[in-house]
Amino acid sequence: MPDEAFNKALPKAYDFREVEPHWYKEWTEKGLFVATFDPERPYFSMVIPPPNVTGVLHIGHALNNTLQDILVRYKRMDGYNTLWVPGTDHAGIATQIVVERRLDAEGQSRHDFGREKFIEKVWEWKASSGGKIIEQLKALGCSCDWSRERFTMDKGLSRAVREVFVCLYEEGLIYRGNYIINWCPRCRTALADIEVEHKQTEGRLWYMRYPLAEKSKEITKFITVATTRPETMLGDTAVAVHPEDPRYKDFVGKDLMLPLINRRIPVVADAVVEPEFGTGAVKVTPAHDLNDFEIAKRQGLQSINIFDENAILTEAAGQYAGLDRYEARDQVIADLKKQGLLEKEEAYDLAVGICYRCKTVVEPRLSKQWFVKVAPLAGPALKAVKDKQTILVPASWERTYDEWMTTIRDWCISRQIWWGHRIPAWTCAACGEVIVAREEPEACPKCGNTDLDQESDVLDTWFSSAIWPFSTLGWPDKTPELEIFYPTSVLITSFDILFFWVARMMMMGLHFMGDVPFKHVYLHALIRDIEGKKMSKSKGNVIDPLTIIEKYGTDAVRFTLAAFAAQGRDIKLAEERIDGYRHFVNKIWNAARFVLLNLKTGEEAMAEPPEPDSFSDPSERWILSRLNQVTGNVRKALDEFDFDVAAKELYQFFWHEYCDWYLELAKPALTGAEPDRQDAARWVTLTVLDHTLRLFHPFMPFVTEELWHHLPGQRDHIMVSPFPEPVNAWSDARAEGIIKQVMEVVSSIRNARSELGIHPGAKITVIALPHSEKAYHFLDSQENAIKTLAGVETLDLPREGELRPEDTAAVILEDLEVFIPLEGFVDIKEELQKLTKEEKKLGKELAKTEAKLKNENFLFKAPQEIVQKERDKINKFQIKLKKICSHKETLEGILRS
RNA sequence: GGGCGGGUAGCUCAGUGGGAGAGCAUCGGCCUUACAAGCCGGGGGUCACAGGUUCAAAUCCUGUUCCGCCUACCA
Repeated sequence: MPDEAFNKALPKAYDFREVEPHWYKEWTEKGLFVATFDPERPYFSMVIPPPNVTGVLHIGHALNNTLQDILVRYKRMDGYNTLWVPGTDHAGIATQIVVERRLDAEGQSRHDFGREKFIEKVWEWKASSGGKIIEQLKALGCSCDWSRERFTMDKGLSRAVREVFVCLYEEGLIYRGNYIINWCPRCRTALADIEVEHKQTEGRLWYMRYPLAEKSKEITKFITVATTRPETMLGDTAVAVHPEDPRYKDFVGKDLMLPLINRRIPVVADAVVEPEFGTGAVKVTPAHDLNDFEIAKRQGLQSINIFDENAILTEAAGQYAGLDRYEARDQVIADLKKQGLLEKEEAYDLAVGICYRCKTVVEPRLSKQWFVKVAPLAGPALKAVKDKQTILVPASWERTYDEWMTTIRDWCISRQIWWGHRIPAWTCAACGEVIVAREEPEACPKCGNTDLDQESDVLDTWFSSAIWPFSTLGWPDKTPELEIFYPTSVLITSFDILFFWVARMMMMGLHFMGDVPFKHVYLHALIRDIEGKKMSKSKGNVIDPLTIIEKYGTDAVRFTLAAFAAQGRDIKLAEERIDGYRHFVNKIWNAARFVLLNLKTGEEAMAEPPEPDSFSDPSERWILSRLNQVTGNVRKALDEFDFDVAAKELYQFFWHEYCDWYLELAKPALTGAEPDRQDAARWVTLTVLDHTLRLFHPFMPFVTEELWHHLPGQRDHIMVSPFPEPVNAWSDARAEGIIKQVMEVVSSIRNARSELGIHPGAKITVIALPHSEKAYHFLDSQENAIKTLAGVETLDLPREGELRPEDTAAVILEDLEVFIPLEGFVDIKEELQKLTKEEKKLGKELAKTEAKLKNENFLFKAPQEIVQKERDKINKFQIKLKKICSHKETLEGILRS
């Protein structure tokens, strides 16, 4: 009898809004996310890729953190000491921009406050509106150990940053120097190479004439150079040509007169010049082009800086001082034209560098910056991946990693902004000595002067991120956390920060901890919109995870993301897909509701699992056998980071095997009058539900936790219950074979019914004709199952040869036939057509198979089992064909009569 | 310029040497007492194109083409 209490306890439709908020609170309050330190158990640890404090959760975060949470929940259930460290990144430039914009809205700028006051403002902002994203991660269900939440600028981490900086400096791996760096005139700071994005732009190539300083009779009077940035000519200090270029041989060593500025500049020979490009002569602007800077170093040329920090022309640009770089460009062109020195201009596409934060066109600029010498760090990091100490998943990234690590240039780590870790270097005002120290020095160690200026630059945000895996665990102290949880087990991140972050963590981890920071790096795809475009606010194609969570529920969103997370491919996310999985969550809910409805009131025990042998019904042995396989498959998939495979396996099993077949098969037993059969069915329905809920939990934490507490018996939380192990004793190939055949028979009868137009509710009589003893036993024993599922009232089972029923439609299977009486309402001609169509199809396949078997090469070279398989096919086809023919004859007979 | 990934059903994608698959969409039939957010059934594909290897190719190789991404100091 259905239990009314349960019926009331579980509403007919799942309402995630009711269920989700409750459980997260309870998990947190009970401290279930807090790391365990049991020395007996293996460990599993991860550090979160720290989102920006300014950030709001976007769909990429949702994917990233869902995958992390799936893993950590799986491992936690599986008995590991687990630690998932959460935190946020101070995101130097990004955060400073946010706060500056707010000030700007009030008509103020950071300079109105000064450095200290401004930084205070940022901290205030962080306290009031930063870290929103942490709350959003909680809504997503992330089971981070929140008691260990860190921030890249908190006290401990700042100390670690300083320690790392000082050590590297003392080892000579950090240096200061004058180099061409990428300068963002809007952010007014240097950028690292990878912080510059390249955008294909329609530009122009201008050809300008530089006359010879001393006119000579033998040679032409000028050299033409081509450039995409004519304004930089104001800072030219030479023109370079290829040493072998016959056109310019006579010019080398002579001086040209730089137009507009009237400065004498030499013509130099340098091998980097491509004679084929442009005119084969290149203007050299050492202060504003890396290539030119290198030439200048080789040729001993001077550098003239013509831009200030806002990309406004300086005094060095003479009459052009005070102009913006683009105004200057127009002016220079106009003036050259006037003097007849602009030979021509042509359209030219080029890739311009833009700031990855604010998209302003960057200006290469010569300036004094701090650098990390990367080569000595990159070597070990390269080797660690080659030696599989850290395994990249998917492995295809190894090549990219490799290439980047071998061509990497020194890392510019100083930024001319205020928000960040200030570089711990001081300069003595008296003697100029540079002091790098952990603590602020009181006096110059060289001359004793106390007038010291601290370096005003701060460190690149990625500098502190690079040490995140160990700084968050307490380094430089020797903590139990470091002892137990380093190296971390896996890092899950998006591939677009492989270089920004992962590679640098590898270098720093190896250098300071002497070990890799993580054993596995799983690089997941980027989520794109349905057209494959990157999601961005300006394009208006973003899917906001918070909105869809609101709409479909967290579990549905999480499951969707997991099901999409196939390795090595971008994810094109369409919202409709989430709706499908929302239905699935409801399906689970209702299956559970059904199981509970059929349990005895209250006391139904999960006591001792009976041996599968003791079940009389193959359907029960089958579903347990399948559960055993599925459990193994899910574990394997998760161990290999195949989240999509795990999700799909579970989906298929739960819906299309457990719900569609097993629960339907169990209905007669559950509602029947045989107590033993009823108990067995109850036990199996409940056991499979119990196991699958636990298998589902990492993907769908909320609905599983809720249902778990409705199951009978004393239950702790599902999130700390054991993750199911395969039960090999349940494996039962015979039962699987039987049920497979039941499915075949039932499907064919259903198919025939549908095509014959027999009303689904109509209970019909069918005649089943076995062609073997085995088939007879099968039909005899599975009569009830077939009747239940195919809507059959009476199943007549004659012995072979006893009967050849007339006036019937036939379902022809391998060693049995099922006849459905036509009873006048079926078009025999249509039935004949159907049979003819099937006959044709079979005939084709038969011919194909026969041809194969006539091919001696095939017989000789193909493996035995493949050949045998083909032979079996022939048999099968021939029997079926024969039966189809005979049935056609019968029908034709009826037509004639 | 270099590198990587992809082109399979209307859409989104699995499948990586032996009889073309899933979800969604679509069409037809069902309110069968867990679920209409459901159930049952059907239709739909020269696996981008062209060569090659093989007894056998969606799968391996070569070329072509289209799409996407990353990378780059031809001014």
